[in-house]
Amino acid sequence: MGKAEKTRAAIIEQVAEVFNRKGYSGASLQDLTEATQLTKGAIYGNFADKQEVAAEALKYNIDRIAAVIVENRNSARCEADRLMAYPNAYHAMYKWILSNGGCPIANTLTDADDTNPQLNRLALLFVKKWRRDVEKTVEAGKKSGEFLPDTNGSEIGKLLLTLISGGAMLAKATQDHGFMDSALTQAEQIISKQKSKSQ
Amino acid sequence: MGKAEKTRAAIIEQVAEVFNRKGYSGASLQDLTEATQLTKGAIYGNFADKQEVAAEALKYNIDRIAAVIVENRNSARCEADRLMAYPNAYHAMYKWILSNGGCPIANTLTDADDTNPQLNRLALLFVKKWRRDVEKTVEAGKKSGEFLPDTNGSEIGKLLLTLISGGAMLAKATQDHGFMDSALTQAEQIISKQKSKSQ
Amino acid sequence: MGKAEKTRAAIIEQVAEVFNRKGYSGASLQDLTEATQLTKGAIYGNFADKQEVAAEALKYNIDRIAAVIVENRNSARCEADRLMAYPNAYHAMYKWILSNGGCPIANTLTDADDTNPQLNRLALLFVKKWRRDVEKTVEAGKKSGEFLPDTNGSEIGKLLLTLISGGAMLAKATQDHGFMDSALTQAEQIISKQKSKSQ
Amino acid sequence: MGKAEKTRAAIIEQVAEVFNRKGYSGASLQDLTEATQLTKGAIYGNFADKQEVAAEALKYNIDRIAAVIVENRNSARCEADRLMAYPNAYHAMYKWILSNGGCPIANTLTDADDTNPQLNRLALLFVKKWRRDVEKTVEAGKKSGEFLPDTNGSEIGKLLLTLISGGAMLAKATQDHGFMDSALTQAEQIISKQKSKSQ
DNA sequence: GATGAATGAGGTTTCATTCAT
DNA sequence: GATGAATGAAACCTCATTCAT
Repeated sequence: MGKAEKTRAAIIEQVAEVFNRKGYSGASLQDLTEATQLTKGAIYGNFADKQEVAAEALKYNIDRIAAVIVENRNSARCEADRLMAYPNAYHAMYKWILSNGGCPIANTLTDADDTNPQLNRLALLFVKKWRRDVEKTVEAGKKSGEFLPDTNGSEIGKLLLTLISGGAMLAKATQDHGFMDSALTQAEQIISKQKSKSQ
Repeated sequence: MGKAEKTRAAIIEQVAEVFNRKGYSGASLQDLTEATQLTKGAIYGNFADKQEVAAEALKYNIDRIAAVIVENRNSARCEADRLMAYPNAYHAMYKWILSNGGCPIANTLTDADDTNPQLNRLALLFVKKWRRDVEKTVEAGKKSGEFLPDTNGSEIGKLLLTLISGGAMLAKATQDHGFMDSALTQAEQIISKQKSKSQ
Repeated sequence: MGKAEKTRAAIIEQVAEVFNRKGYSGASLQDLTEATQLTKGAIYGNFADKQEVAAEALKYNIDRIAAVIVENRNSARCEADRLMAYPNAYHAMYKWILSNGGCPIANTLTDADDTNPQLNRLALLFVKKWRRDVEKTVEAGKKSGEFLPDTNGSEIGKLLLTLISGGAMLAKATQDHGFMDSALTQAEQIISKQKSKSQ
Repeated sequence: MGKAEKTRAAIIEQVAEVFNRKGYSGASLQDLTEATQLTKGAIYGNFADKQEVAAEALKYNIDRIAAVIVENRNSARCEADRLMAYPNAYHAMYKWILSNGGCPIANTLTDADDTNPQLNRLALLFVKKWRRDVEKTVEAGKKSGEFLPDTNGSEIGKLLLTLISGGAMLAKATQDHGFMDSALTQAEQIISKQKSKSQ
């Protein structure tokens, strides 16, 4: 990693929370220079514009969550555990998420809606990938007999997303971790119910 | 209703969607003048500042939803129906919600977090009231024998809020009504499961 | 006095202090409506514009001072007493002046300098009249033998004005009445010194 | 001196007359950009707000006068000359003062009274220092036998201030230098009269 | 004749971005 | 390549004034 790339990475790391907390338009260049202890020039030397910084920061935030999900999926021994990777990942991370300004997916989808298509697209890509992965896992589980034949992968994907990002949003906003706990418990129950009795 | 009150009401009505779509800081005075076809002076003649316009617009948006919930609760014949009022209300309104920039609660809670305490407070008040009403209803249902004795009102309140506002958020963001449908169905199932078998 | 004239007079009386305290541009229409308990429309019904209100208010303030000077002059028995009318008038009024925002002449001459020629002209007219009256009085006193032949009316007029308006300005600004006292005493000494010994 | 400090100094120098002429609220940002040939952004890059620019401009104006007074005081050979430093300084500067919008002390004390406490405080500090210095000088002169034992330092300080700032105010307003001349002459006489005959 | 809602120009300030050093 | 002073558009807000009712 060259020097320039190191600086870029350091900037991204340090502004990720700022953007997540204040949103794209709420975070000013001054917020970024304060968070990074760099000058405006330094930021513009490493990024084309604020937009690009925000996009990279969002990618960074999403990747941190995605990495934990992937980790959990990779260590799973059955398809149900591969689904459990989602609630498990958030279970492992939710203290970090709540102290970092909330769920970046929820924040981006509500904040950047009409104002910032690029950020929106990035968040939607994550949603799409999540749904596709859940669907594939459910299909695999049905083929192997682990899941009941009428298990609906699309439905489960939507519910996991809704419960988890909705729970994170409300837990952050109310400062009541109970929202996250309830949502994750409910998500786990939904997954469990799909298991065929022979399991 | 005096002329001033009419204008105030008209402004609120016309800017409610703008604020819901763009958020407090994303919506500029110019956005407001374009939406209302009034001048800046006219807006400042009727409101103390942008903050007040935003607060009134949020109240308006919340009230529209609250009104439908209340309506549904009032026409309910049993405690379970009183809980069903929540998903039913969103079922009735979700086309309007999705075409108006999404769920104002979700939008406000993610947008106004650190920037705008007053709007945040308004949204949190709605959340609190929702939870309290659900808890009272569950208690009443347990007393009357309609609900199982171990029904947990707090848990149900949190899940309804999470599913419904999370579903609305994702449906809006993805333009996929399925998120809302799945969330509402799930919410209904959760309510149904609490009914004692004798019912 | 017709009704319209009564309203005009009442407005002038009530805004005189506001203009004296805040200056022409510092006093807003809102300040005027608050001071008069009237609507903007009522003020514009009775005056062409803010400028006219300010001019009338200044005339009112100047006239209150001029009236006391004239009163003192009229009751004077000799030319020296006619000069003493100036410090005497301010002696009689300075509590009122200091509690009303200071000397309107000093305020206008410094405030309205470049911004408001009309108000400036009004204040300068008062200055001119003061100087002319002092000069005439001195001439009369010299003719009658009351004053020394080398008494310089122009000089005395300037000094009286400088001491009195300067003293009022500093007394108001420092909240120290001593400035006014010292200036008036000094003015009186200057006048006394002009008396011929035969008196 | 870094570039920023040079710009700051240049701005202060160029706007000092504008503020002295138009007053704090009368001088608009546009006036400042026109006087400096800089953009609004450049001004806000070098000062926190208009208030700060005004305060620095007033300090600059006061300092120019104070510097000449100090210079005169330092070259004085006796206590009487130390008092004469005040009229002498204004004698040396009054062309500059009158062509620059008048005496900044008089302007500030009447203009900024209720509107701008910080500027008021700056002007009052100068008044206080002037009075204290005069009193100390008089005390020293009395001890050394240069002044009569009943010389009243407080009285003399007030009269010098009143005559000089009042004279400047009227000279500026009437465009008649005579006001300044008479006031300075009178001030000199007051000082001379305190000298003990043995001197 | 009085009202007060609406106007629109102008006020101060902040922002993302550029560019000479 | 980094700096930070300068830009200028756009932000929020206030003002004196007008005019339909």
